[in-house]
Formats: sequence, structure tokens, C-alpha cells
Amino acid sequence: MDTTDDDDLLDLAFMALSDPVRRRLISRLSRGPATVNELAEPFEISKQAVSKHIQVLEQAQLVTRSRDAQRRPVHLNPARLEALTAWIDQYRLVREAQFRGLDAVLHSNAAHGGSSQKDRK
Amino acid sequence: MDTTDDDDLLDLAFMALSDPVRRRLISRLSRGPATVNELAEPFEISKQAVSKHIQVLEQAQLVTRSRDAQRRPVHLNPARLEALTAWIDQYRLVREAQFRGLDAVLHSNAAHGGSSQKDRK
DNA sequence: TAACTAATCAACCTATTGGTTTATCAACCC
DNA sequence: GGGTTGATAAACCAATAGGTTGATTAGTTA
Repeated sequence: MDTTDDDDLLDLAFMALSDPVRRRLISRLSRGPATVNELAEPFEISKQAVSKHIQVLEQAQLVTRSRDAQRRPVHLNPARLEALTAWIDQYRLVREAQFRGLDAVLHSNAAHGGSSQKDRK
Repeated sequence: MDTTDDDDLLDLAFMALSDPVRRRLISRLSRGPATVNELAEPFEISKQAVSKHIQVLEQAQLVTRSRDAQRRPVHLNPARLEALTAWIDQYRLVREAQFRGLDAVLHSNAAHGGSSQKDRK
């Protein structure tokens, strides 16, 4: 059931953050856990729609859920957010290093690796 | 077309990175500029499709284009990538700080602005 | 038990996305 | 000029994402 390897997870995460509503949810959750009802309150859209958004975030493991009676609080998962910044920085830093001709930085960052780069040439 | 304020730009950027093909393009471009034909070569899809993807990245200002005769090389724009990591870190760091009960970090970061590279556990 | 609350499921609708193919534009090279 | 190359535009299509409403599952409380 956990057929989500590291690469799929990156896919899901970036996909999840592509929606403005979901980014607002992340923003809200950075201030602490909240239930679906609480999260839905500031939005125009229905509670069900928000629930769906949460599921998308959950599948990307950007959030987790706990249990408190019939409530199911949503928690932010900073570790997964870090994986995103790691991916972005991987390319940003390489390019910036090249701009300055510092390939020392390039090598010290290549170790960080671990994504999907299968290009030839 | 230039009505893209900072927030729209963030929208466009995350949206752009939500596609696996576009992320592979970014990956390729981190090793240096390339033309559409060069970029399209490793992909199954048509050149036109790649061209469209480039336009999406361009609108998000994640890449820029120069001119060389009839070629139009695509260049990565590290500055915009940095804006993404800044956004993510904004929430990730706040949450991580709360985990550890360090709201000192929280306040020093609440000011926000231009977070470069400084976080390293 | 019944009633209430939190959240999800299910069916459905519409706009957008990512892809195709064909045709066109623009700059180079005999 | 005519031909070739690099890149885009236009029209179209299937799949999906994001939204809706209505019904349903759990848990809580009277």
C-alpha cells in the first residue's frame, strides 16, 4: 500500500503545493494543528472541498492526522517540506555556483543528491 | 501580461514545478542553458509539447530566454527558485521552531524578507 | 434510544492541462 | 531566390482537477 517511493512523493508534494488553497492551508497549519472545520472556516468553498485538499496534502505526506474523539486534527510535517527545499536548492545552488565559477560548492552539494536525474549526454 | 505581482508569481512557480516533465527540464537547465530541441531530445513527447512547457516555466520566470540567431536558448533563473525555497522555509522553520519551543527563532524569522542559505541543521 | 457533530463518500459537472497534428513564422545557408 | 532548421501558433482531444450537493459513517451526548 505504501507504493510511494521517494520520487513519487516529490511528485505528489509539488503537485500538492501547486494549488493556492492548499498553500493557504499549509500557512495556517504552520501556526499549529487544526481540524477540517477550523481549516475550512476562512474559505468560500465547502467543507468537503477542503477535506479533499487535506487528503491531497496527506497523500503527499506534507501533513499527518491524529485522532481526538470524532475530530481528526491535521498537523504539518516539516520534514517533508524540507525535502522540497532540498530538491529546489539542489539545482538552484548548482546554477548559482556556476555563475560564480565555484564548482567547489557544486561538488559538496552533489553528495546531497538522491532525486530523479536520468539524463544522458 | 506584466500584471504578475509577487503572489501570482508564486502561484505560477509552484504550478510550474508540479509537472514532472518541467522539473526534469529544470534539472537539465541547472547544468547550463539549452535550446528547445536539445531539451526535447530525451523526452518521448513532441517538441511542441516541450515548447509549451518552457513557456509555462518562462511565465513563472523560473527560466529566461536569450537570442542566438534562430535559436532561443533557455536559461535557469536561480533567483526565482530561491523565492520558492524562501516560501517553504517560512512555514517549515516556524513549525520546527514550535516543535522545540524556540520562539526566539520564530521571531527572528517572522520579519521575513530574503532568506538566503542559512538553515542547516 | 435519539439527536447532534465531525468528517468522509459518492455521483456529478465544468474548466483546465497536457498532449497531439498541421500549418506558419523567422533566420540562416547555399 | 529556394531550401533547411529552430521554434511557435492554432485547432483539437482525452483525462483530470477542483468544485458542487446529497447521503453516509463514526463518535459524543442527552
